[in-house]
Amino acid sequence: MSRPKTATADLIYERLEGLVAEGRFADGERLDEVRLAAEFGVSRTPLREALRLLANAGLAEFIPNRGTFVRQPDFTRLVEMFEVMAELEAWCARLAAHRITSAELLLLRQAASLCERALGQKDYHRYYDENAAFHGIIYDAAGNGFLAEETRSMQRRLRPFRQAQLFAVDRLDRSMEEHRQILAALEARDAPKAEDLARAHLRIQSVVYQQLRG
Amino acid sequence: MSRPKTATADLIYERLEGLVAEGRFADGERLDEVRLAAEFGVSRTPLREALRLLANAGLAEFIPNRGTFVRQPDFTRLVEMFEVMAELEAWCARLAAHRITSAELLLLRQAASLCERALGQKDYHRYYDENAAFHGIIYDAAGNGFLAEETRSMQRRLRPFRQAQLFAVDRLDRSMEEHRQILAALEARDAPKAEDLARAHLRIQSVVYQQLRG
DNA sequence: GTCATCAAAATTGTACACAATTTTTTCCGT
DNA sequence: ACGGAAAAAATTGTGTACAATTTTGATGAC
Repeated sequence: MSRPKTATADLIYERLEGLVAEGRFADGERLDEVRLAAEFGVSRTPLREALRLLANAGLAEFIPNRGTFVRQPDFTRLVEMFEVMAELEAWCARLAAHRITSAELLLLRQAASLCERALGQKDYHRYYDENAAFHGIIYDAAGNGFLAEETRSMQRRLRPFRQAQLFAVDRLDRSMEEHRQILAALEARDAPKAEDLARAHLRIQSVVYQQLRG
Repeated sequence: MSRPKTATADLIYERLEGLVAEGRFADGERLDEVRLAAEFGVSRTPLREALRLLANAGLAEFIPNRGTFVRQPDFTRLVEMFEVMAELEAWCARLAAHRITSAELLLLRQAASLCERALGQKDYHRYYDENAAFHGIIYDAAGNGFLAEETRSMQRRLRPFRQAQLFAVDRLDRSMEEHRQILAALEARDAPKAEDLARAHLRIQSVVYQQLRG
């Protein structure tokens, strides 16, 4: 099972993504291709691919023959982004409550355990991964492969903006408790409850983010 | 107001998008960079950018050092895609019912008129644009800029797969009637109704698509 | 005959050069 | 001094060459 090595353009993209999320660029700032290429020690060819990815993710605007300009999300925009993510999560949870199989429920229970274990060991990076796995199972259980893909994609796009709050430890205990409630709702096939819980689960994160930033 | 000229990479992307939607490539087929570059009469540099855009849109998979492989959506996938689009439209409509301003309602009425006029003149290409404008107003009226962007983006991604059914003339009359109903629901600020109407509006399109393809 | 190994070919990845375009500066007329 | 046109500089767009990697095919051991 050979993992696909990520091309340099993707690596550059991730670094740029991080820089934008850190607020290292002013809103509307032009991302100079030659300067950044030199900074990253690569040529303009892969850098340009990274810039297009950045624009495609909504973190920059690519204007032909003019350049690509960063779109620094302001607080309002961040709230909007998390609101959309929350709604996607909620929809996945609602569908999953109807369609989830017993095998998937088993996987979900295991994933919840792995989350708890990682949390107990204070291995927050692993917790991040296990948490993503937990949610991923719900996406898949929704029974709409495209929705699962889009939700994962959105999760990935929001990732750089979640780093801060994800490692706020006191938040994690609450997160775990919410996982348990979501799991219970899915087991009970209580779609409205699962939907509301999933929505609230992420809604809170945006509030926490607000506290950390503001 | 100088429109930004689209770069060749974007043009190539649109052509590839069309080819995939037409089913010109088999699922999993590798998109040979040199062959396609020659075919489109460009070099590999812009073609590669187009391929990455294609992968980013979910129409292909880009595997480093291996190539990009088309992901021909099967019927199930198409239904899933339209289902997601329908839900986004529904959400926008629900939010819009709460938040839409009288100025936006005026715009919406005008947009609906322009749709009817285009339909009356059997100018289907203009109808397509006016129809997109009508829906775009609702996206904006939802009051979540990010959601509006994402919905527009999704609409754009689905476009190549809608061409067929959009020009099925008998469908258009029904579409117009649904526009009127949606407009009425928004004017009455009846969120549940607006949501359901918007969802049904697009749901039907996927069914029509089924008829045309199958 | 099957498998492993290695060479050859094909393909993707990237640097670089130059073309096309935009932005900045200079210079001139008023 | 102020605009405006033209030249110069800077920046993006793309073709091409070559490097890195993967795939294919040949060869030989067992």
